[in-house]
Amino acid sequence: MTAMDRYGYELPLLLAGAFRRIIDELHRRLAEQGHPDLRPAYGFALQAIGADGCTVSDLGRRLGVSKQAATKTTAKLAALGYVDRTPDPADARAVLLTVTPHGRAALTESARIFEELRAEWKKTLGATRLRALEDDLAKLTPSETPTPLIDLPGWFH
Amino acid sequence: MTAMDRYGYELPLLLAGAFRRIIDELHRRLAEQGHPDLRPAYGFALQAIGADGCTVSDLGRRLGVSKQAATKTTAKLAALGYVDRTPDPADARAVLLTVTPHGRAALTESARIFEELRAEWKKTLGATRLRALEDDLAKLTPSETPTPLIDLPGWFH
DNA sequence: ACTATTTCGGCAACCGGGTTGACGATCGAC
DNA sequence: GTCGATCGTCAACCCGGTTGCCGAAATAGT
Repeated sequence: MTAMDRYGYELPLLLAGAFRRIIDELHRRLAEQGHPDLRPAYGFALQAIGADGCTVSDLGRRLGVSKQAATKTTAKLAALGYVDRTPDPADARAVLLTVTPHGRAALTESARIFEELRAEWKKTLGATRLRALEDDLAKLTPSETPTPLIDLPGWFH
Repeated sequence: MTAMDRYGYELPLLLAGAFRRIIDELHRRLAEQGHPDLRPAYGFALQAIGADGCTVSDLGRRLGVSKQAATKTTAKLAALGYVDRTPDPADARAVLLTVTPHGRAALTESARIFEELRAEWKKTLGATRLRALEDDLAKLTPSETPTPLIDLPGWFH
């Protein structure tokens, strides 16, 4: 019973469309909540720095990018007031990145919006279908990808 | 029964991961089949030009990017031998883009690989689950997005 | 028929997020 | 103490986009 199978090329389109939709919607709502300047890339970085903070090199490793790229991102993050850069007392070479209260606010707001969006999907799809969707996607995205989205922009090698 | 719902932030990660996986795998196999230099962006453009060809401006409109961007892409596509640029006999301003045999080969090969990949997903998920997944994704990506993936790279506004 | 407006394509400059290469400064091991 | 690894940064570049501007050609208006 192969009646009406979709074309293979539709799958990536659907995945990309759904992804874009979530991210766009997230940032639309974040902008409304007082974070209009938090670009997706910054959000990921902020998340990666986390409550405990880390150094620039750490951040680079966590995001799977070079230290140079991490330096650039943190510069912007700092300029926007989302993180503080303080010298590491234990290592004179290192710079400690810590999330500011403003940054923390953005993180909690993000988490809230993500749950909000998932709740909306749940309403449209039903709890069972949504969970099935997540499980199926997980099944097809082996652990292999540590930070699957970070190099999305540059994933055109 | 809300036992063990996933976090809201996992959904976009799963979507992005799955998308990346498909595209990466597509281009890995394309490279094996003699198209190592066909970047994802070029593939989309090639697809957009299509069997009938079009002008540079057309291409820009189809991809949802500026004519300048379309010009740049076609220049690379032409340099790689995937398209021909010929003057339009009916309009001295226009340039006609046509897919070369090499380009046509890449397109058919892409289509084949997409079906191959979908078949693999089908094997892992089962026909029913796969179709459910596609339908659910479609449900959440309203028509609103004409070319959902093209400005993925630049979707950081 | 002759303007006036639109459209076509390309040039130049820039942006955002990446890369590599080189570098001085510091740390840690021996 | 010296030497190799690591820390963060500067500079230059890549890639896919953008806007602004332009001349040349097509089309509309009268």
